[in-house]
Amino acid sequence: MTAGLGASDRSSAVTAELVRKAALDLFSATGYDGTSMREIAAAVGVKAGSLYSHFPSKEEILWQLVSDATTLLDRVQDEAAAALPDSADAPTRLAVFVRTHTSYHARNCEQALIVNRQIHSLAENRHSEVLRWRDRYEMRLRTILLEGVLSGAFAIPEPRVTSYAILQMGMGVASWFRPDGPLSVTQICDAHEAIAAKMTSPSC
Amino acid sequence: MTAGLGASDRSSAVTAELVRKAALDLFSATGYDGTSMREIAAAVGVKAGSLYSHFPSKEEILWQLVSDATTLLDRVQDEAAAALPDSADAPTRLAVFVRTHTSYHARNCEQALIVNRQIHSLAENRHSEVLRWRDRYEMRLRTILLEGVLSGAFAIPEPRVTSYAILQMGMGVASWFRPDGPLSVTQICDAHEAIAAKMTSPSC
DNA sequence: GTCTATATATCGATAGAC
DNA sequence: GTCTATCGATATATAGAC
Repeated sequence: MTAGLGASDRSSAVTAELVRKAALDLFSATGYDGTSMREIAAAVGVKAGSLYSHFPSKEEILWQLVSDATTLLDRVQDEAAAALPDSADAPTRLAVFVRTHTSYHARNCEQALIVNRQIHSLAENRHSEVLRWRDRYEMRLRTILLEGVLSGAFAIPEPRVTSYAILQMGMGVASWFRPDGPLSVTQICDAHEAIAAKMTSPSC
Repeated sequence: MTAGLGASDRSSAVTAELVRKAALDLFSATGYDGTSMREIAAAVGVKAGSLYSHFPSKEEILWQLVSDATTLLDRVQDEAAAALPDSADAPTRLAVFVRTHTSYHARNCEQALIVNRQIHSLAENRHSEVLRWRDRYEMRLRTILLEGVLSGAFAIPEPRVTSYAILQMGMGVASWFRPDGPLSVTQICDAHEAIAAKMTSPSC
């Protein structure tokens, strides 16, 4: 165990992680194009040139952040879905999806804001890869909705529009949620679960 | 009446409007910081320096776009509300608000995207002015919701969260709507009106 | 009002000493 | 791996001729 490390002797992996964290804050607050390598370096406590010992380019930092974000969101949804019994009905699957979706966006605001607003700064192949990921993610939800319509558990005006509305509801949390605000993550998840249930209910 | 004007002899007002239109396209597609004055000028057919005959700074162009957007959205909501009888109940007021909100975001995608994503590039006083406008706009909707709760017409899990969900649903349209897509503006407004009614219905 | 030319600053990225 | 120094490109904005 090494103790008493100063800022001047960190391992490379630690510094790279500090760079990602600083870029996460800056990109989400002022945008990719609005953030300079010098600002990221200053937040970490090094000079701009030193960043290139850890990342080959500014875009690579953004890409790692976006890549981490989509991987994490996929993973938490996979785990939440895997915890359900195969016999779970559509309303239960919807409730779990919505809670997981909203919880992610409340607990990872910066990550989410970057994926939602900064991907146009990626190279075209990476940009379109994120768009394809987003389509696949939306299809997860739409599949649950269509399954519920077939079983008679849901009545939905327009499945695609309803799917987008539910996703937007959760994504929007990343724009206004404050950990020290009046609503806890659990309270927001409760509310979103209830709202999604009403949106899909056949009895109104 | 002047006829046959070429690109080289336009009135100042016309050129300024072309600059605003070009900036609207570019800022919404690649962001304020990701757009240069040279790109705006090239889209209009002039050199970068000429833009300063019409606008004192790049930020002033952004400000005029944001200012126009918030003014327009306030105006259409004012007009829609004024067309209702004083006796209109909460469900009717909600339906009209939602249709107007969603219709605006479908018909003015670029404007809406700029207000939602680029205001951090404004000077602090202008930035906070937009945030205050957004709070007032949200309060319009929340007032309708609370009115419906009091009259018994609505049953709402959490008024503030429901208000945000409805606003986000409409704002999200600016991100995915395509005029040549499968859904018309009217179809989306119909769906959103129905979804908002379900979200607030006391019978589920 | 638009042009060319330029002032001034900052950008991402690199080279070489330590 | 971090530093200083710098390259080359580009940014916003301005000055003066036409």
